Amino acid sequence: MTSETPRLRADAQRNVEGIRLAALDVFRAHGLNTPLDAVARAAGVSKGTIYHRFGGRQGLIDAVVEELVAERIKGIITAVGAIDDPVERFENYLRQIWLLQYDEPAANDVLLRSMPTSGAVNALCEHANENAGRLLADAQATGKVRADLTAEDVWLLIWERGIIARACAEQPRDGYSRRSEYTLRGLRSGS
Amino acid sequence: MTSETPRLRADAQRNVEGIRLAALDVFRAHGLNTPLDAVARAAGVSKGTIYHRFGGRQGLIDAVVEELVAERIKGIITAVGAIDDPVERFENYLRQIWLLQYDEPAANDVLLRSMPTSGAVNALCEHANENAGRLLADAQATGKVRADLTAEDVWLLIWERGIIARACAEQPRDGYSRRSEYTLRGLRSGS
DNA sequence: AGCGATCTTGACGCATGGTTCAAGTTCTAC
DNA sequence: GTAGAACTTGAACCATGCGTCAAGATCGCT
Repeated sequence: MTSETPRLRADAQRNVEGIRLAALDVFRAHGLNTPLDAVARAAGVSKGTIYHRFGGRQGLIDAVVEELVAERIKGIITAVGAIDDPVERFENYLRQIWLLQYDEPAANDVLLRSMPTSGAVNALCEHANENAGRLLADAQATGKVRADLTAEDVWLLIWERGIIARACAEQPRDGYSRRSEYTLRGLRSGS
Repeated sequence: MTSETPRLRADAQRNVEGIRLAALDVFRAHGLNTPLDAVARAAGVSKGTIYHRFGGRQGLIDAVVEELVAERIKGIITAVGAIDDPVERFENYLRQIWLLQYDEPAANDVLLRSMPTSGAVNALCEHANENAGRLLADAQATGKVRADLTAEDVWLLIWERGIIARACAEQPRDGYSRRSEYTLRGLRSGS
């Protein structure tokens, strides 16, 4: 029960942990596509070790993505869930997700499905999308949000903002979010 | 007066023309960052010849960009200039530019200033921006377009759509333009 | 026709980054 | 203490694409 696999040697175990920590740092700062060399260097091991222990980028991501972004996304879902007004709730959800995409390249990569073959990443992304779908329906029920908006539209709006956030690089955060706001206004009903 | 430089040999002249034509085709289809190998292959010459005749990507672009996109941009400016209502004029300008960005990767590259060191590209981009500034001012004078919108905002909105268009790849055109419309609505005054 | 100037070629070196694996190192059970 | 399994390394391979240049091909003038 304690450990199914034959147990790692002490040095290997140390390395696995070191690599995980390094990956958390490096991915957090530069996204899930950072060269594995960078992770290896940060962990003080060689590239080969990462391939050995995690099987490649995908495995490494699977091993850290939960700790890397799940908290953030769930935090937003929870925080926004406390808002009473459905329109406010929906709009704030988008605002926060969009800012998260700007602030955290790794979270952005998850929401953009950069690693479409990773189960862990997809699960997180699905989770976010389901929530968005619910919030959208509630908001539309008030009549204050355009009725022709679909759940897929919302996902694509998040995708679009993510693509922009990724390209933003050195552009100011408030400009980014001001322009996000224009899109948000366009989602409301009327004229 | 007929020709300052010592005149090219006939075969060289043929190649210059062939390369220009090939570049028009290839750039039109895949944007200004297409590997020069592709242009060379399309022209039936080798990479080296392009470097020889045009000095590299930049020179080649300078030699074709005018023919490649000036027409399109000027066409939009003219067409839109015929609209009476300033708001309509402004909004249609954005609509058309945004579609151009989706339809023509090369025009998109110009508007995104992909080649910041190319005078020819910059001139075209400037020209478009000046026009947008004028249209914005007129539209704002009616009070129907948000007063806090600046010319730089408009440029950045074009930049954002361009980044998205570039990433769109296999996404449907009408989804892209529907979402553009949301942003457009958000630019109007009110609420 | 032949010579020299002009022109083209394609293989080379550069850099990035993923992925593999033979060889060498370190651990640990005995 | 040591044998041998477990582990790590780093250089080698791949692929992409830019930019260069010595060698060879072609043109066109005489």
